Amino acid sequence: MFSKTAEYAIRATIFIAQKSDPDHKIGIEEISKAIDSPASFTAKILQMLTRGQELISSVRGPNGGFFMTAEARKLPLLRVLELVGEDGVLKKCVLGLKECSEEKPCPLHHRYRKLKPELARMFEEMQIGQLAGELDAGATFVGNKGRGAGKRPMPGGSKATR
Amino acid sequence: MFSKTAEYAIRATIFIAQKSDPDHKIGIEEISKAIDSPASFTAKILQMLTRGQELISSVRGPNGGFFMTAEARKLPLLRVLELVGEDGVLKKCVLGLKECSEEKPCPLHHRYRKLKPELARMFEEMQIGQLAGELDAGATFVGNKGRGAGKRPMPGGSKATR
DNA sequence: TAAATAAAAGACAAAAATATCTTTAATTAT
DNA sequence: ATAATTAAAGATATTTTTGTCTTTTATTTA
Repeated sequence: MFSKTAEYAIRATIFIAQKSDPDHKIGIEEISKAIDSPASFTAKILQMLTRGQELISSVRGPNGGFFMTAEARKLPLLRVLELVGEDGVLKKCVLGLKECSEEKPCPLHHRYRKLKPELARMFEEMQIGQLAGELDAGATFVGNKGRGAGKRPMPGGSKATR
Repeated sequence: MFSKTAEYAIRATIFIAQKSDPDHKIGIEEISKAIDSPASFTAKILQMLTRGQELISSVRGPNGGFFMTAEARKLPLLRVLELVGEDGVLKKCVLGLKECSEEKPCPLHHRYRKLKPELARMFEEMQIGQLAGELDAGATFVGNKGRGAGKRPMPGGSKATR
């Protein structure tokens, strides 16, 4: 379904949404360990996601790292796919035809007509913050190393300004 | 969604289902032109699909080429994906996690729970022959070059034996 | 100001996917 | 039998994706 790039991008974003806030940033090592991805490669991907500091924010130097604002948490998961250039999955023809429409449908078109918008809606409507919340509610990325104790002050509470 | 390999495999299969029968075989050149794919690469892919002559059949030499039996036309489209080793899309975790289940769900699990089976069912229930039929009913692969005249005797009628 | 820290940026490497070309084997027609 | 035709098989080439390593830049702390 998705490339490694997109997978890591989504996983990293959700993890950052869950574990960070403007005064508790996370380093690339911690992120890549938690989401089970190669560190330097993930760093590259995060560069795509920090462009414009719209989705993920970052600061360099001591106590630096990656974090998300409360604003950013409201963005749809689709934004992640867009930033890594993989939103095509949700828009293009399943069979990869350049031309595929109601007038000129590919053989799968009519049967996929219902599903495709549902899939797209899923990524449009799911807010990153919601997904991060569900992670708290039991969903995990890899092995449950480092959970249980880490009761952090729940991001996106009230003080958020940006 | 799918790799080029899978896309070409599906397109070629549907095309062969539509245009061939045991005594009218199609060559790789015609196929690759019709489905807009590189010929030699498509040939390689067809080798995967002819293993065991279960899905696509082939014979060499003059008047040889690729074709499908009436039996084969009843197979689900899923079979194509299986033969090129890409049925994972329908089965594995959207985020690529090794472990992802009801007990240990990834962040997208609960929201994708409905859609995934529907997608899978689509490929399980769609018979290749049906798709080939829809092609006649207006669906196309590429530009409409070579349509209109080619009224061929509608395969899978009655004489099929194997 | 100097040293330490951490991401950004760039160059490079390995692996996988995509694509092409050549040779071989099977089949048919002459 | 020979030549012609067509897919199968194998080898090779190209491109893209994935992954690593090094250098630079920004930031903080001492």
